This record gives sequence, structure tokens and C-alpha cells, in this order.
Amino acid sequence: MSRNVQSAAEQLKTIASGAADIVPAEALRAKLNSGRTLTIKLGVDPTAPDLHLGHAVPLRKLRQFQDLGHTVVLIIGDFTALIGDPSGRSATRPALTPEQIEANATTYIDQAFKILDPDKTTMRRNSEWLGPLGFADVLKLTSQFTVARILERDDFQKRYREGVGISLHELLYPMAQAYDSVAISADVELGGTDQLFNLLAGRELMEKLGLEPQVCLTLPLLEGTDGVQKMSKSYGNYIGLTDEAGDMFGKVMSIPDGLLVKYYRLCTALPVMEIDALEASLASGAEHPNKAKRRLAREIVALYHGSDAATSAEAAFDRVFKHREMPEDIAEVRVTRADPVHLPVVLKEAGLAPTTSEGRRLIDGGAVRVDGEPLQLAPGVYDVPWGLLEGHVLQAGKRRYARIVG
RNA sequence: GGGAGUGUGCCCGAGUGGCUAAAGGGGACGGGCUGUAAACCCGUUGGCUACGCCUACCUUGGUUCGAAUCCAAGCGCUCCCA
Repeated sequence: MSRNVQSAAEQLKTIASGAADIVPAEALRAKLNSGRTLTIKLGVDPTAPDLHLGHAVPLRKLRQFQDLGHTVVLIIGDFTALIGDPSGRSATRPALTPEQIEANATTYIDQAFKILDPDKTTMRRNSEWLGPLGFADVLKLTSQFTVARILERDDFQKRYREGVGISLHELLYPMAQAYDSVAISADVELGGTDQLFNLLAGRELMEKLGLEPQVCLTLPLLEGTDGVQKMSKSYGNYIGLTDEAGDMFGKVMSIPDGLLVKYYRLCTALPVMEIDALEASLASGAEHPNKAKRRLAREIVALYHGSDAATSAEAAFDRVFKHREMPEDIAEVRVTRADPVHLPVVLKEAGLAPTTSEGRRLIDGGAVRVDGEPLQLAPGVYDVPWGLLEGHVLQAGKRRYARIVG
């Protein structure tokens, strides 16, 4: 929408919103003042096929740069994936096969373009320039860094102190990433706060090689739905960009209140001033957190599925969780017919429980309902008449439903 | 190359011959409360149409009526010396 008609000061305000740190801020101001189109770099690790809101944070920031008229270079770290970024890790990352990397890169790009403007995005792979380097080239590069400098890194220090292994090649990761910045002459590089070390390495290397050093812009790590750990698939606390609208809405509703403003800032496209105002009214108690969270959920769902989907996701949410009614679209599930039927098996076949044992636990725990009515069975009894289930809605817990057919 | 230590369920971590499907904690799931938030209370937490059976304490062999626990070799990880 907007082009680079905004003043440097205005641009800076947008860019700084939600950012954790800009190092050095002065340099960014100067670059913006120059009026030229800046090259904004983001390196991504093709280590996972599915993107979530956490991945979207830097992508959103990139989009802001694009809207301000700048160019984005998205670097797929297909070569560095052979090392595995040690950032924030307490152990060496497993290396990926080239096939996995390729597959992940493809899905990554697909999903990233839900956020980025393809016309203002250049895609590169760092194997383009890292691959051809010979051992002599690598030696020359390593001579630009000192051991002390590399070992300053918190995660390396920690691992070293705790006796957790550090492979030698991991020490080269920051250097490889830094070389990416050299290869594309980046003006600004984005990354999470855990990336600061890597970003600074890029800045230093550029300076040593006589290039205008990049500005490092870090973004806070986004906590997942548990509100504690950073959002990550392996913690199971993520909201996927390709999650269904209803799921996405529900997951956003389940984040802790304390994260509301952060999510607004990092995950929505709302103007900075509006978010500032919301933050104030939440703090004063004028705005109920639940109301703010609903709007947040709508905003986020609308971003990835459109506003119609957001509206109906909210309606479906209310139906089930506010009015305690059945959802409208309950999938029919065909299960093995028997009379009487063994309920744990039905639960399993219907996908409501992962195992029959879990099914039993759900029954014992009073989590199973038929047409919304709690099912009470005598202890030790798990068989029910088929007629009780056929055509009815079987429910396990608050969110799992299935209409049983035979 | 030499020496020492360590490997338990999703994670951390007890357990040192039978009473161990394995303490405790975390997490997760379920119930209550509620705003599908937090806090709090309660329950569950290997699989199996199940008062029983099967699979489990890095791997493979061995000792024993019986092993997560003892022995041997191997593999992984860590530390110290060279």
C-alpha cells in the first residue's frame, strides 16, 4: 500500500514497533535517510516443514519493510542446515538430508508468501555462495574471528561449562551466516533475540571486508500457547499458519492474558498507535482481557483465512464454549459395528482417543458424553448398546466430537 | 593412546536381585471453578475388548528359580591425562 513516501522518522517508528533491539539504531536512521532502497535480509533454516506464528514474526517485519518500499532477500539456509544453528540449543542439532531440506524449503516459501509481497522478495539459497568455497577460503574467513569472540556466546559457554558436547563445525555457524550478509550486501538483518550473536558476526565481518556493515534488528521470541516456552513444534505449543480457522481461533483464545499485547504487536497488522491505545486500556481495566483476546483471535485468523472465516470461527467458538452447545459441523465417523460395542475401541476408531487404554481413562474420568450428556458407566463396564451410539454424537473432553455411524 | 564416569517411562530423576509397569517432580490429558486465561482443588498418565495377558529401565549375550538391579562385550555421551 504505502510506498517510500514516508519520512525516515515515520519509517523508523513502524520498524521499531515490536522490535527487541536495533543495533545500532543510529545507523538504521542514516540508512533510511539516504533514501535508497534498502536490502533487508532474513535467513531461514529449512529445518521444519510447517510454519507457525513464531516464524511469522520476522516475516511480518519484513513485510513492513516491503510496504515502506524496501527489498527483501530471503535466504534459505540450505547449506547452513548442514551445520544446524546452535542458537538456543542445549545440544547439537541433528543434520538433515538434502532431500528433507529441499522439501522443507519448498513448503517454507509457499507459506512465507502468505505474508510477504512476492514482487519485492528475492529468494536465494546460501549454497550458491557457501558451496563453492574451498578450504583455503574457509581458512581465510575463520582468520577474521577469534576463539574468544566465538566462545563469548552464551549457549556455547553454557554447554561447555555443563559438559555438553559442542562439535567443532557448530562454531563455524555464525561465520557462515555472516558470510551470507557479505554475499548479498545486506543493509539490515532480522532475527530473533537469540540470533543477536549471529547477526553481529555478520556486521563485524562486513566491516572487516570493507563493506557498509548491516544493522541488526532483533525481534522478541514469541511464547507459544502455554505462555512459557517459545513457540515451537517440538513443544506442541504452536499455532500453525495452515491451521484451520477454527483451531487457530481456539488456540489464540487459550494464550495467557499476559501475552495479549505482545501477540498484538508481533502477530497482527494493526497500526502501532491502535495497539498502544489498547495496551493502555487493558492496563487501566477499561478493556476486558477476554474481549481483547477475541479481537486478537479474529485479527489473526483473518490474516491467514480472510475475515469471513474469522467471523464464523468466532461464532463456532461461542457456540461450543460460551453457550456450551454442540458444534455444527461434526464429522461422521464410521466404526466397526457390534452390539454391544466396546466403547474404548469406538473412541479409538473414531479418533477421539489415541489408544483404547486412553479411551478407558477418558471414560473413567467422566470425559465422555453422548449428545452432550455425560455418560456414566458402572466401574469396570465398558460395553454399551449399539443403539446408544448410532447416529449420536460421541464426545471426548471439550473439543473432540464425532457422529457415530456403523 | 591411557584412565574415570554415565545411559531409567514425554522430560528430569529415585531405585542396586524378588513386595517394580518402576518413588518423586515437571509436562500432558481429563473433571471442577472460569473468560477454552491465570491461580486453585481432584483424578489419570506403557499397550491390549483387560480381575488377566504382552512389551518395557541403551544393545547383545551370560549368571540366577527370579535382573532395571550382578557379570561380559558392544554402542552413545561426558570428564581427566597424553
